[in-house]
Amino acid sequence: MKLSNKKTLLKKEQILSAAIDIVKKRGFSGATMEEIAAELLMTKGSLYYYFKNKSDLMYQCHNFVLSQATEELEEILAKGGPVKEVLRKMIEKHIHYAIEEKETFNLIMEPKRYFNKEQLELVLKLRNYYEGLFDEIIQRGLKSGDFHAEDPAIARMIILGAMNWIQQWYRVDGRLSKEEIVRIYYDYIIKILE
Amino acid sequence: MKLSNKKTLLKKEQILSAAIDIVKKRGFSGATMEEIAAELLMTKGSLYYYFKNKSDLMYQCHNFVLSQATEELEEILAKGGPVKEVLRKMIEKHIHYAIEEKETFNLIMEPKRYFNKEQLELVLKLRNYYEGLFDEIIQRGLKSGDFHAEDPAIARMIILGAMNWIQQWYRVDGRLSKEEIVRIYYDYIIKILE
Amino acid sequence: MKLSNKKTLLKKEQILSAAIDIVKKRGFSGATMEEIAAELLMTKGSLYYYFKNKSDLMYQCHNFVLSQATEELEEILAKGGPVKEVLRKMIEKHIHYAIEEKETFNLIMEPKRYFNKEQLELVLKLRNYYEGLFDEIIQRGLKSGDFHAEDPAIARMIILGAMNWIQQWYRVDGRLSKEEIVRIYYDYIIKILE
Amino acid sequence: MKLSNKKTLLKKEQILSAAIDIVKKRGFSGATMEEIAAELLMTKGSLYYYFKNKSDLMYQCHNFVLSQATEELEEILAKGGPVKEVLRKMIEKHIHYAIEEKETFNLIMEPKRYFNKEQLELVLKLRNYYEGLFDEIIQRGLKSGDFHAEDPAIARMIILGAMNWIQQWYRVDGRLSKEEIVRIYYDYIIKILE
DNA sequence: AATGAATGAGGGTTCATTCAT
DNA sequence: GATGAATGAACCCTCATTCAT
Repeated sequence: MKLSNKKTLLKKEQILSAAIDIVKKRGFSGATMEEIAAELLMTKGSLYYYFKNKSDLMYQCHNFVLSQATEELEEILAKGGPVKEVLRKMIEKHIHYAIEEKETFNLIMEPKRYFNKEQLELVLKLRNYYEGLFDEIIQRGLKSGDFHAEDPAIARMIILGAMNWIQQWYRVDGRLSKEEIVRIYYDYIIKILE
Repeated sequence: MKLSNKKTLLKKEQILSAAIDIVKKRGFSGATMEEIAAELLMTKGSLYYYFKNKSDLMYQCHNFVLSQATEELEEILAKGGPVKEVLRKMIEKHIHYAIEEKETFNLIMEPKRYFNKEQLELVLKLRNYYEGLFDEIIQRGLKSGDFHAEDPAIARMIILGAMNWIQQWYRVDGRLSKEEIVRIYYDYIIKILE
Repeated sequence: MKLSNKKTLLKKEQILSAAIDIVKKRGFSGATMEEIAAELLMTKGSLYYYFKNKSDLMYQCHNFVLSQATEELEEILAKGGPVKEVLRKMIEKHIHYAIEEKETFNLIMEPKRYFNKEQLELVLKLRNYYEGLFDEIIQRGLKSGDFHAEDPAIARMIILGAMNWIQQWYRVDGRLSKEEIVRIYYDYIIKILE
Repeated sequence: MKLSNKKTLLKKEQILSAAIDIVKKRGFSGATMEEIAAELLMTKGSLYYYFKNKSDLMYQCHNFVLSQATEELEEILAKGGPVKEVLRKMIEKHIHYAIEEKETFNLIMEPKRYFNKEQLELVLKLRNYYEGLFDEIIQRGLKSGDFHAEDPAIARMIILGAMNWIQQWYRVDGRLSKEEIVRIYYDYIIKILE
């Protein structure tokens, strides 16, 4: 199997995309190879040509989503600007994902029970990197004097946890619009960091 | 089965306790009736004498832990004292559950994936009540002038989200002990509420 | 266990009655010891004091119903009268059972898969006896010259089969009333026997 | 699974055939997926590649046999010939099915006990159609003057009921051979219709 | 006489995985 | 590259049956 083959890589991505759709709906253990294959008009067996096993496929799904989110945050950070404004954009982006991509974003919250040791290691590395982007902006703020934090790593976790929790209670027809939520969250987060 | 029978109730609790142990380790869908029974030196079938089905048992696990946590928070609230001190105790308790009871207490997991309609309704009711206890202490603080909050409901959600997220990253052998985490979280939460 | 004990016999009959009710609803294999016991506000285990096992209980159910029907036919036969009139009454009675006691009567039609060899033997004997009551009236008719039949045993089976089949299509609000059905069936049966 | 695939269809028929054999012996609820698979030197799980579940398989067994019988009756009717001769062939065929296919063909059993709503609807439709074929030949006889019947619909039911009942008492080693039974039944049925 | 409790053998069903073609 | 087909382990659940109390 030439994995370097362009066609193969394309197909892998298609499978990933379909798998992510299914995982969004059913969760990791709820997703079946059967349903994923069906979405692609393929058969179960074919998936095993591209992925070693379900665990491998699930792992790469997780990777894919996390990487995508990572890239978007990197862009925001790269663009630069006033620290608080950059943070605001990152918050907006993260909350957007948490609300609009709800289930996809849940990927990030799924337990690591499904991955083996090496996969787990890589997953943690990626997670750390993603979370590190928030550390990055916090550090900028600390240097610029905009922020103050006793334990910046914990501050970052508090912020992430708070934002991820939104998907538990957010309703499209709720009291607050997405924009208002972002604004209020931003205000509270600033309180944490000042 | 006589539900009034003390022996029966005791056994039910023993089963619940064993089930909770397994769920902690394996999660709701990873836990098997077989393993739970084995833990008690019973056979699978016997469990069905006490619980209607797996879903029922799982629900009662979640319920049990959540109810217990609820009671403990109620006690803390009932005892009264300086608002911030009461809040600190509540934070301590919640973080304890999030870390030690992990999956069973897991408020992040989407209950609709594991529970049926009636169970779901009860779980959500209980969750709401539990979360309301945090509203209660926040209100006390607002009245006493200890706290200030633009949108107290959102503040409460930020606080809960932040704490629930701990179970995603906490490691027994991590940099920080549980006590230190509690202290740092308390400090940040006070910043949010002041 | 003194089976001769009057109390015991009474209890046995109560159990039988409840069991028949359940079998009516669920069929032989669908009936469970649990449900039968519940109907009597007893527990499963207690049933085994009165009946060796489920097969035994089912067998006695079958016996009970069949015996009851047998008695009623015997009465009609004993009363005597013009052959055709007696036959008409028997037909009326049998059809009444088939329609009104539908499920109970179905007991008689249930397969013998559930019974062991000795039970089977006795069941067949009882069945033969019941069916023999129709042979009896046919014989009377043959002797009196009212009837003629090449193979009376087969004639009797045709008649019984035809009547038992009614419960497959009879509807309370159907085209024909019970009385009309009895009349038409009687006419056709006479055609068979003349 | 490609339903158009001939091999698949063939296999489905093989499974059906084996299932029919088992159902003949054990009845619908007595038949197990295990035993059916074993008969084919397959494993339980494989059956689910071809049939959705046991209920589906059982339904198709009944359907298959009933459809086959229907086709054969249709052929006989299509071929035409003297009314009484056609009826004789139909009786022969029906009795053959009632005896040889026993449980699978079983028209006495209440389909609602084994089939779900949609299956039930289809079964009843097919049964009605099958029974209608007997109406057809009766009508021909009425037109040709061979038969006379006060209520032809009831006559048909009497005839069918009589024949279906045979499977309750027929024994391979009984007094009468299948051929003799057919002849005697034919004679009696003619008496009903003349 | 009765029961609470436990058992264990099965049955239906699902699904990741394999493999010849 | 892909698939049809089969597998087998695992899981949930039911239920007749047993037995100490």
